[in-house]
Amino acid sequence: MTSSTPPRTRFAPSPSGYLHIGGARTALFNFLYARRHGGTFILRVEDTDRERSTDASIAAILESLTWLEIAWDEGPFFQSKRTSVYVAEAERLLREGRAYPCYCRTDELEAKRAAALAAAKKPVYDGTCRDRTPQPGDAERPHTVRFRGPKDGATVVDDLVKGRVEFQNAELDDLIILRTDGTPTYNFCVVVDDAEMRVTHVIRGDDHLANTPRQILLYQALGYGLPAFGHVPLILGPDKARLSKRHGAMSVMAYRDLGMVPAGVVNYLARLGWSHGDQEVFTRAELIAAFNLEAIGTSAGVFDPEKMRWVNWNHQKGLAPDALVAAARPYIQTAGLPVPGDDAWLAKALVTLQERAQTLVELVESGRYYFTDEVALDPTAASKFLTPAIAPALASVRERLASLAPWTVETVTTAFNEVLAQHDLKLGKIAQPVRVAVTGGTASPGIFEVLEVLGRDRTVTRLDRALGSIS
RNA sequence: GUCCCCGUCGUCUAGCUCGGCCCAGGACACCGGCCUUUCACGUCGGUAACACGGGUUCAAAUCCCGUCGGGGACACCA
Repeated sequence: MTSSTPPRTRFAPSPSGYLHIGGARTALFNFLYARRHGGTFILRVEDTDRERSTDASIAAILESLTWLEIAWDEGPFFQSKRTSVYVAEAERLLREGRAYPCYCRTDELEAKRAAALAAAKKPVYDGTCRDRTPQPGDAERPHTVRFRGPKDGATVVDDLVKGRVEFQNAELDDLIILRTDGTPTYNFCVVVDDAEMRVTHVIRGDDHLANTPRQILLYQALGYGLPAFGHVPLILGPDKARLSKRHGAMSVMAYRDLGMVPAGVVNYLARLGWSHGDQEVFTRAELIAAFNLEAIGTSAGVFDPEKMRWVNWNHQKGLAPDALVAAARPYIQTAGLPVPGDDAWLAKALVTLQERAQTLVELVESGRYYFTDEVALDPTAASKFLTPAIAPALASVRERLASLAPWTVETVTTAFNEVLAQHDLKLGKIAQPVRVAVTGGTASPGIFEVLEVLGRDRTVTRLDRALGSIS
């Protein structure tokens, strides 16, 4: 590929389930590469398997990409709607002798496969129909169409991330390009589509590397120019096994539900398998500016939810107040809490919690006491801090605060200092009791900030209730 | 089983192309100190890796060979 032509990349998921994070990363790399070089990112849905493809999966994939802001420039194209294109190309191969009809039955093939496996051999098609002479009535007999591949020589994949990989053609068998029912199969559709859509860079999962020599052979037989290939290592679960459902929440949307922000997920995914010196945190613009295929690692990476949370935190804590309000609002609702109508107040409340939570779910949870007055006092905290010994000072605070105006961090601080001096106490002695009284627990933002957000009336009510619980 | 890919702290990784700057750097997690109204942040410090074995070389994480380990692919799935 000449560097002067803008690249065309694509993400080609098969809609047989939700979009998992491995797929999302592949999509991201393609997106980033296209953006980096001013190219085009194409979305193509590989739904040639009508049995497994579902509309719900298609919707889920589009929703996930949209949420991550991985925007495609062309598509989505659907392979299921392009059958005639593939069939025409297959027939061309048939006419040119580069493909042949195969009359082997599925059960025969399966038996041979099983036998080969049992004999410790590679289970490849034995070529029964490869040199078969046509018989009268063939056209009426059910058959598939197989690609006639070379039996000797080797095919080289010059991979952008793996380097040069050589496959012996003898290892490759004649793959089926048209099924008995006349529909085309994956390896064939991919080649036809990538060629027709003028894809210049095929960036996809490692698991496709073994398919690549076959596809290259197809490109050559079809007379198409070759794209560049880049095979990205897979993402593994904590047990070092390929990521799958049993690893728990693996769909992109699960991370939204967990309270991750799109920029956080994107950042984590980009850094899993790709690096740029020591930099860990990237904005989207930085990612686009820095992304390159050369820095993609060659070994598979283990998905680490802990680090993902940390990366997410880096993005979440940087959200501007209005963005934070918009981002957090749905989670307040999901938590079953009343959503405050006053955005300015909400912003103020959320900002106090912002740096203390790694996800939006945690953020909302950590600030329950802002959103509801049904604050349960943690028994352990209450017995430790809401004691008869501190009650007089707490009562003084309550009295001083009850008439305080205006109500700001400054005036509240001054009021506390007055009471503290009067009782000859350090702030540490009274801060925790007040914190337990108003938040129910022992961990919160600075107590004066909390009180300011809560306001005078709610503060006094809670102090009264706490005082009442002491005796 | 066959073919292919891969192998640096528990994890993500830098370094490997052009051997010496690496008794291996950063980050997450973990442990401790400081800061402090709690928590978190911040800050200072710590534990922790070149899979193993042979070569080549004055010198190897970096080059070569082998072993072991992990993963992937071998469908009328994609």
